[in-house]
Amino acid sequence: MKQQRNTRQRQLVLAAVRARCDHPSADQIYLDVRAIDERISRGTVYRNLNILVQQGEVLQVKLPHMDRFECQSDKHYHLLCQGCGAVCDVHLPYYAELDEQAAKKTGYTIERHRAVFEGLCPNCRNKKI
Amino acid sequence: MKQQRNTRQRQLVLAAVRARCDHPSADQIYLDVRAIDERISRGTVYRNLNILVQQGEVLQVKLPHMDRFECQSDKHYHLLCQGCGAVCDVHLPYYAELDEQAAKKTGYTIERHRAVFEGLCPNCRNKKI
DNA sequence: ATGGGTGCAAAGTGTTTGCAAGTAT
DNA sequence: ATACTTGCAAACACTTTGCACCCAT
Repeated sequence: MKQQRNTRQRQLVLAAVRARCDHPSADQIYLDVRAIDERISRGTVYRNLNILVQQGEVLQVKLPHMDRFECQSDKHYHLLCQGCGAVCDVHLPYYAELDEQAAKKTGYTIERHRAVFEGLCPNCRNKKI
Repeated sequence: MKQQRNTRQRQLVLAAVRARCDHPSADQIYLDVRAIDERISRGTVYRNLNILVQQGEVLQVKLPHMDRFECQSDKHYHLLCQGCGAVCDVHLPYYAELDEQAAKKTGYTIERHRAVFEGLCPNCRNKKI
């Protein structure tokens, strides 16, 4: 990986990801940073998010419609509310055995798995009934 | 759901999904169908894929960059080769307990979870070493 | 000083949609 | 006859990129 600088813009992007507890989209982060520095551009935010993901500072969660971001931590699962689109972490242990089993079944080298639970949050459940 | 017709185009799309054992993208399906009917349009293929997913005939697999499709079957997991982008099914049992545990932890109503394993297929592993 | 980074706007990529004409029921 | 579908092209949503200037090291 090539030598990288620590620009004010990159710091702002990382701070914005850390300041949020939900799982913001790239554009939400852009808007947050934009509230602090009104001259930063979308391109810069997207570029820096990609760099931070590559560096392992930020985790990218692939979801329908668009990706979301959060600060890097242990492997864990995500939960998507199909009513309102909210995303939250699921604090279950990471089932490393699944990786071994999948490796045995398929012959692939498995690095990890990602799981997304789908359901309804209490709020949306009540609305639907 | 409104009354739906069984057009030639819809049949072609469904047949194209069934004819493939890998997990084609919408555009791959478009190209396959296009090889048979050179007048079908992208919009029609995308529209029909969405309808077939809604009907439960076809399963949509959400992956980085773009979605992939396969014919509907039991809940199962997917494996993505990070080298060549190939996708395949993982024939492990579906861990329904995970859904219960996640429901207990979060208070959400959980319908299901989707898991994607990430790794390297034998071919790509050999190339990398 | 040097080469990575920025802002901007244009271009990409994958998907959806408005519309007039066509067709399954 | 009705109203769902089609082909087409334009529009969309999200992201990447070319370029000239800028600035962290």
